[in-house]
Amino acid sequence: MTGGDMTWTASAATAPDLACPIGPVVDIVFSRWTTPILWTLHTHGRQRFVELERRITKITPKVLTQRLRQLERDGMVVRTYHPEVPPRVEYEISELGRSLAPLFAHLAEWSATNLPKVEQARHDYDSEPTA
Amino acid sequence: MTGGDMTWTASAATAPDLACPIGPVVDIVFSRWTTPILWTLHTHGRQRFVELERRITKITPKVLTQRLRQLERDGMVVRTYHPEVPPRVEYEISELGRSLAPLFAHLAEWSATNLPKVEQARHDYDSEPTA
DNA sequence: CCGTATCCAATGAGATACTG
DNA sequence: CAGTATCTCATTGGATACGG
Repeated sequence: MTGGDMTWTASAATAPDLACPIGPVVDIVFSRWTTPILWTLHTHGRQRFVELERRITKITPKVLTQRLRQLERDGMVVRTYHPEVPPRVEYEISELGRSLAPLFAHLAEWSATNLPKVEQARHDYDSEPTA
Repeated sequence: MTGGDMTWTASAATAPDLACPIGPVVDIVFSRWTTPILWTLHTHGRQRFVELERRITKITPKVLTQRLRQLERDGMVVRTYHPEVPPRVEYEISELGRSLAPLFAHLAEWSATNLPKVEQARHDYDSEPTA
């Protein structure tokens, strides 16, 4: 290119202090563990803490709590506490969180067609004769 | 919901070991500093190391090199070395990298309409009476 | 069950100085 | 110019144990 099509330049003018208008969203949506959590909440609906813990492999309760609190604060997840014995807490994705659905689908689609290319590129790069 | 619409369930069945099919792509595309770099390369076209360094505020040469190498290895960026004195190196986004354009546009769009809601949610959460 | 508290290891990233 | 080398620090995250 060098000057041709500008497809994602749309809101580039709104750049605040960084040269990247999508920086904030990335921090919110693609922080560590947030995508698996949102994905699980979306595909399995409202569920309890342990269910999430069991479905998201290898996450510790500490980290799960931290991320859920952050997601709740950002309005992506709704936490419902039932004062019983034993206590019961349920998490569900919010309207705002659900608005990410098309975006995630888009991402999954890109992944399906282009992830192999990335892996191919990696292989090619790694097997270069130490140029 | 609890069982209603499933919009991004499409490839959920392909879950490998994690409960999230977009995990790998997130690591590739939304790692730290990669979005500003890709964005800058896309909007300003082919450019040299220093130009990138100057445009992406507050990034150090060490980190910039690391991320560029990773992006090059993943096939998202093409590095061209001109053996001159002083040396000249140019970076440009690849075809594969350019294929992210619609996705980034989508993200920017989501951001424009929903980021205010996130900030509102944060404000609401923070000003709750320590329930 | 649903977390919290504490300690600790690993990774990421800034500062600074230096080279072909 | 285009990095590399070293050092240090801050943040994340894992392991473990415990509490309401």
